[in-house]
Amino acid sequence: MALSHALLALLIDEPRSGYDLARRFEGSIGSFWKATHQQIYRELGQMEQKGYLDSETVVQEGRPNKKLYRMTEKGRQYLGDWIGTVSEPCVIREDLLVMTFAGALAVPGALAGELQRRRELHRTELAGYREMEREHYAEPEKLTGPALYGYLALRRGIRYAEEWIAWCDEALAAIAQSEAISAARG
Amino acid sequence: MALSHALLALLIDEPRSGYDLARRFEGSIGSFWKATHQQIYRELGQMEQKGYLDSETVVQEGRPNKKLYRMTEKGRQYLGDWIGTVSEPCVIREDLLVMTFAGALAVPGALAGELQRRRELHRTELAGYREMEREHYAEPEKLTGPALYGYLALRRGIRYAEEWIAWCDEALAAIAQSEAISAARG
DNA sequence: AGCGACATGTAATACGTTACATGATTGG
DNA sequence: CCAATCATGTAACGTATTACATGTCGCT
Repeated sequence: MALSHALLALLIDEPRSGYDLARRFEGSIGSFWKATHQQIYRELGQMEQKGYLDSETVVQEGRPNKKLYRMTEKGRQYLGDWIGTVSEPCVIREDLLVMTFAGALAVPGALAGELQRRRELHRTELAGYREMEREHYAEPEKLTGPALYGYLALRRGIRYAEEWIAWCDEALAAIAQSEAISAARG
Repeated sequence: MALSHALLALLIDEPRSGYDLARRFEGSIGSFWKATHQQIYRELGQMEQKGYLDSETVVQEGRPNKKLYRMTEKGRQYLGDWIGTVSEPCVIREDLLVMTFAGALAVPGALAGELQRRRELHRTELAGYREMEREHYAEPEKLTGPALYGYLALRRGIRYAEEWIAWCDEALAAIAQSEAISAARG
């Protein structure tokens, strides 16, 4: 149940609602973990039963009430014990790479179009991460404690997006070049 | 059912058995798609029913019989139509990055140890990919057709592994430096 | 009047993982 | 003799996705 660790990690400094947690998975955290609100609400309930969290209902005016979850000492222990445990690289199932692999069967131009779309997607993503880097981590060499670890995770997101963009460029150039060769031949 | 596309992609040039397909997901294909033999056998059965594949049982001496699956014209159509379809980036759930994000709660040294392990893992992976690159793709600039697309997918695996190694190095250096700062302070 | 943000949930279904199950051959 | 490779499958379980469900407020 690895989602539980991800949720606890987001609850380290302050209590949050399920809705709030769901939104955080759409931000920079999304570069290494994704979860929908349905998953989150279910998991939060189970974690509260196990004593990793406790909750408090906050009555709000003009908005629905919300349930704030806070990490318990037991939860902190559970998370701390897990860090450094043997971890496996996550399973990747990347449609676009299956498409690339089978690219020879594609309608001409279809694959290139999708590669371009993907490139743009990661460019947008990267711009967002870069802004977070500028805003929250001005002097990265001096970081210690929680801020450092948040920064390192963000750096992974930045690198991941950059790597995608670079590969898309490489693939698009190679496909264009091979088409030029084929055209010259016949 | 995206697994079906991955299986068809592996069946483009020659018929293969379920066992054979399972092994290919452990090779370079594993950098962008993973599937266990149980999933594969189930999916192959369903795909045959739908007419994307047909099969032939091959009697072998000294070995169990095997069932060779071949892509049908319908299967080829199905795969070709899918390529270039709008695809989403795959969902990532990377334990090691949750650990990094929550690194401040770790037992000292535990996270660094796991980062080092992960680094080695990708170094081994990368060495394997590099060998494939040397053996099968001697002159990448001249590639066309199926060979080009296989090469581009392999390139993604190479880049992915390189990127992991580089990030692990960066993270390890940053953690070491922050510990030095903390030690100097008090 | 309609949309998006806020806020929380249930239910059904699809998908993936783990365990169980079998059995011959080859190499160390 | 033990482990690994070849080869195919079933069953149970856990997790994730998708659809359904409700309701207020503020903005355009």
